[in-house]
Amino acid sequence: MEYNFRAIEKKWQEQWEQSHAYRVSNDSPKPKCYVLDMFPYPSGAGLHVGHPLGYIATDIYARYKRLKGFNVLHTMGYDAFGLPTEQYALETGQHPAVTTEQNIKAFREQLDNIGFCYDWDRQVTTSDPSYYKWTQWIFLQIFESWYNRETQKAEPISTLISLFEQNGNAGHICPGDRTIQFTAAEWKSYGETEQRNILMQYRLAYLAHAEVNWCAALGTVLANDEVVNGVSERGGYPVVKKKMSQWFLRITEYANRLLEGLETVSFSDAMKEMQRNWIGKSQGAEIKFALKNSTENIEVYTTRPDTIFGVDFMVLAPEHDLVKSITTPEQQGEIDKYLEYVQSRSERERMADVKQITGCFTGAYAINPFDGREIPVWIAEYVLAGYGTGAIMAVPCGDQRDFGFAKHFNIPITNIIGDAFNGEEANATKDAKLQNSGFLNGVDMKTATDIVISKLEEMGIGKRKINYKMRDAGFSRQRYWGEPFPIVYKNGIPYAMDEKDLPLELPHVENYKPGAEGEGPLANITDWVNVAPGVKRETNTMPGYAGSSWYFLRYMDPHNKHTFADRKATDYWNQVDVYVGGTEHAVGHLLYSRMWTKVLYDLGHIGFQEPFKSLINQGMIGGSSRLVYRVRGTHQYVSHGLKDQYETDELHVDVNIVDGVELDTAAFKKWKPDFADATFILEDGKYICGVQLEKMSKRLFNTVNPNDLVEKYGADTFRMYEMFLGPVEQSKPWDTKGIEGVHRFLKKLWRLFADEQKGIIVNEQVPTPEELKILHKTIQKIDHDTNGFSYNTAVSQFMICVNELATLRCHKRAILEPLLILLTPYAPHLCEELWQYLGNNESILNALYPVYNEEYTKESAFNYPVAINGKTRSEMGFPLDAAVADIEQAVLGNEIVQKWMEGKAPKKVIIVKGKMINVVV
RNA sequence: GCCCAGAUGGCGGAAUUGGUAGACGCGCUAGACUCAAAAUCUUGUUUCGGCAACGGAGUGCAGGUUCGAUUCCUGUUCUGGGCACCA
Repeated sequence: MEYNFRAIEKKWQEQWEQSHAYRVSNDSPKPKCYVLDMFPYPSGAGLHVGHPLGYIATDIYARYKRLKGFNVLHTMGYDAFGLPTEQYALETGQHPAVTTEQNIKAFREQLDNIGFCYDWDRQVTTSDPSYYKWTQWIFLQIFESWYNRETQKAEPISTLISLFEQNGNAGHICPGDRTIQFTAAEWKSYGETEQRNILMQYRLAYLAHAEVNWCAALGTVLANDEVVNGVSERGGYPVVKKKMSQWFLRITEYANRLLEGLETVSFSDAMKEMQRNWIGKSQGAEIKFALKNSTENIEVYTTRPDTIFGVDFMVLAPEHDLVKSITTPEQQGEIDKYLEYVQSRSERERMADVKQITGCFTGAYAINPFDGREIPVWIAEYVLAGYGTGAIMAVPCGDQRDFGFAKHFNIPITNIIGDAFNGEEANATKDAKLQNSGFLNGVDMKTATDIVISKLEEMGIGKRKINYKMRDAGFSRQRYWGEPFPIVYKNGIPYAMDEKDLPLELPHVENYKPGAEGEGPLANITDWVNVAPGVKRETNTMPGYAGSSWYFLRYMDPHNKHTFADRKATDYWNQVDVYVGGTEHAVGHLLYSRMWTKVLYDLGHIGFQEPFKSLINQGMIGGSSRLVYRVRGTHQYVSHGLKDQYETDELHVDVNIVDGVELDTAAFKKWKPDFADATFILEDGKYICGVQLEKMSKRLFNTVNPNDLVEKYGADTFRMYEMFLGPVEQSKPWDTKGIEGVHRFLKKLWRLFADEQKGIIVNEQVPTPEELKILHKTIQKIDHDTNGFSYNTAVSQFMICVNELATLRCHKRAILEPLLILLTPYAPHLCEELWQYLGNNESILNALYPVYNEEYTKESAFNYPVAINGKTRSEMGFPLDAAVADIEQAVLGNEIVQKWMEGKAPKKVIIVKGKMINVVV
């Protein structure tokens, strides 16, 4: 009886499916546990070995929790809307819906191969109308809400209207436009258009104008990803900014709650830090500077109001509204030239290029409110319109970027920090005593901050302000393959569609070309757009993150036709207990889904406001590419070690035809027609490939398909090998080499149970203390490591355990049966098979997890490392309960110790019980 | 540029709270079984010196704290991820 993994895995996968072994009920007396994977985008490339890393980890955890007596929700779905499918459609004419369906089928096949315990009855697909009906519904909830800063939560827009009817907007700051102020009487006098326009400035989903990457040559809006070095990736055409009307989510209203919520969840500190930095809360002041010869003001936000006497110039973002009105005629030409230059620059380039200093003087001067000094006003690309007020006061002696700017443009620098400023570089100190600072002279900076703010508030030209770096989330895409907005425009004013008319289905199109003005392809379907005279649909679609912002709720109640998920179901499953996915989603997806959850909570639709109780970030699996070297101008390929003797070109070669680093030259010739007549210059009779670590990608021929490995070694081996590679959280390059070792381990384990000739060899003998010690050490370690997602060390412990049991020739049921249960989460097929051989009728999936008993693992003595001056020189064994004085005496009497002490007297003897001994001389 | 993370043998990695660096596996090495191969089992494997006993060095780099540092602190280099329309 040998380990025939192919038959075993097929048998049990069919068995589990037939018996609905992984179906989960929303009604169970057991405690619940919700284990979630980040669902994949079903790309045409299929799954590679990087994808299942997190899935296997959660699968092990889900199975472990089930054995521990939990009712576990664990399921899978597809994040199916997105750009690549649409691009594929543009290239091939293949409809995205068709491509998506094919891709999902391929993904499912690959996933099934690995033996996951998903409840597939709960699968969701974001591009399915029965799913995006509720994405649209939630969007409308957001659209029909505003954020009440008094109550600190989202409320229906109707509560805002009643407020307006009673008091106008007195006592409120309108989040969208702070200049809006009106009384109740005024509100009532407004027409519908005016009222709706005001409400738009409050809504949590609102329309505003924002810039997009516009490529005139392609006639389309491009994603940042499609723009490379300022030109389009396709065709290399110029890309400029274009303002378009777009939907936004007012996530900034939730900034503080998103920040505070982090205290209640268990994410890694790094992850929390990244989110905090993204939210970017800072305290400072907003200050109005009057302009010389003008009635307008420049409003700046600064975290350092104490340095106000050191302001030597002001900088506006090039997009700032004031630029047009304050530029003097003499400077107009220069400014126009500069604005044209900035048009071509991406935000990333503008922030990253610090060596290259650019800017342009507007000709205007601001006035320092305290000493009346005239301050030149510049524009420069390093100031971004979206942050703060889009204008800064520049203090060159205290800020390095301002300093560089002043030096570059020869702007005189005022030193307000005395000796702390050396004239060579800025000093951002907060501890100096101020100089050259009028009434603040001699005051230390920390005190000055409060003085300045009070004074500004007194003068009515400034106030204390908390600022967030985070901006509202753009929610429109000029694309086809996304959720249509459930919005119609009547005479240009957006209205929510009636709930009963949802879903608004994505109409079928034949053509994925953009609309005339760069709108999405939907704009071309005129009979869909024009609902009635004067009534038009929104032609943009929602972004990729819409569907993924709430899918974890739909899993709880995926077939519900009346609501996105029944309240009973969301109350039962509640927060996701463990969420596993890559750090690349650290800010985007995680912040958006946290916000959506909070909105739904505020509106009373669910009972919790943080979606994910704990989060584990799986590392990326990198590709390890293989390279061959073609001698230039020939069909001759030279081995890596000899390539320096020739002039060569480097080519990527499919990693699947390379064994380690040795190229299968026959397979290479067959790989592509170009290589059919290849000849090789070998070293030691072999062709050795170069190795390069990079992203795993189809283009680099370094992807490894899990199917191939499952076929060769079986799913159980594949699962354990992926876990054995290293910590789940750590990024690492893929290397198939070591998989043999794990496969050998499973075969060795099999041989503890079964013999090729004799069949099952498990006996009923009573285990020895030694065997029990091995078992219980293993129980302890596996339980601990499985619970803590430390799967690589768990696999290692299984190996140690099996090695030791094999040495002892232990085939005892009392030892092997508990071991099998421990291993089930890792290698479910093999364990189920052996479990059945042991005569169990019930599936091992529902077995009881073994309990660790300390009695069996107790040690009575310890072999101490003995160090002299911190260097280990010997070992000495002592009972654990030996008296310190006795140990000391024995150690000092030891021959080796005495040799190393060289006759000197010990200064100190350090004895740590059960750890080590160190003699200091 | 900014934010976050990582760096340990030929390779993946291990090392409770600061306490024997290199567990486990791969690869390599020598051997057993075999006509042979596969499979399996056994031996050795950080590096340098030495037949060995043993000794020196050693966790990216440079410092520091400590009886003792892969672990804590300061600085630095390199690599990976993110930076708001890829998912």
